Amino acid sequence: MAVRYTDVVYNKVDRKGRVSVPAAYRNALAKQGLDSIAAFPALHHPAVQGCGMDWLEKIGAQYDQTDPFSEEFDDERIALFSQVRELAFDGDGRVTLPDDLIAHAGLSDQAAFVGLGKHFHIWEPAAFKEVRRAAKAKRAAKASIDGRQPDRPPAPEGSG
Amino acid sequence: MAVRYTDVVYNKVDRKGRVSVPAAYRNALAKQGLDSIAAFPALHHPAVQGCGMDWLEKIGAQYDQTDPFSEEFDDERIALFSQVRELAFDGDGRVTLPDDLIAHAGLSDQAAFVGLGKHFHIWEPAAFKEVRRAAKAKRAAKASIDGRQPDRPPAPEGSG
DNA sequence: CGCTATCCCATAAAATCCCATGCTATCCCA
DNA sequence: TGGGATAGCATGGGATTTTATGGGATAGCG
Repeated sequence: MAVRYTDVVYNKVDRKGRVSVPAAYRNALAKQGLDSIAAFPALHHPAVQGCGMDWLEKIGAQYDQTDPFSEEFDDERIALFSQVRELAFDGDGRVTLPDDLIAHAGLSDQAAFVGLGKHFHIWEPAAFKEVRRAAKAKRAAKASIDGRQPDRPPAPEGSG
Repeated sequence: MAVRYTDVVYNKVDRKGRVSVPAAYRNALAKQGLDSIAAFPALHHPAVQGCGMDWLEKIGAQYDQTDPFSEEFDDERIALFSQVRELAFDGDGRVTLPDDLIAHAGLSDQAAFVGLGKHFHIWEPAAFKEVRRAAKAKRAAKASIDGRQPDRPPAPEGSG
């Protein structure tokens, strides 16, 4: 099961800091027996990155494969895992976002859940719209350089 | 299995935004164990592009081979996955088209399912007839320059 | 005790399921 | 090969279930 999260869903952040996690995401997580999300600051963006614990474990395993004792990877591990919060769903499929994550993403009263395949982001809606605009432009430009048709798979069967 | 979607089928879009996916497409998807379509705005056309989730898996697999936190791939993921909707069939083989996709394709009460081999488009019928007319004219012109037979396919993946 | 986090319930809106119907293509048998 | 029987498909509409969200009650902690 490669792709679990797609689409963009805008949900309300209520006075208590609670947000409904989109049902589609919850269902995907439930299939793995998970009833929480792992949340941490996204590395390159003012957004919260979310995923299931299973995905984090895979990342950790990747670090170990490379070199379990290397200093460089120790740093990465520390940077990543020390920031991860496990947010459990309440009875209605909501989570409460911690203040520092809210601050990092600049969230106020709405949150955009952005599917990115195996993980997802939580953005302040206006900020997200801006990066998406930029990302699309960049991708279109790159595609035309490649001679690829952007609305088609880059290479579903043939070459990479 | 190279070609899965062919032909043009006109189906009704009902008041709830539902459309029957052509049975031939559904059967092709069922053979892969899929009971949904992945739908997103076609980049170069006012149309909805559709395919099976297997297509997305292939793209996702490409991203996974590299650093999961690379900034470059974040952009690609945003541009791609955030636009994809997974539309599951109801018990009668229909999907509900989201409003923004309906808007992008300018659909009202009919939808033309246009087979394009490995994926398909969903067009507003009148708009589709127009682009097809133009495409055919272009192909004929090109064929006569090439000295080819106009009724033979010039290229396996025809231009939009 | 006061504050906060968690749980639980209520509600409105939206998505989904389910069944009925007419139509068409296919099958079967004489 | 004709023609009725049968199964599959597209479509409409109502019933049912999920979702998202707000707010109050309860329990835990400082």
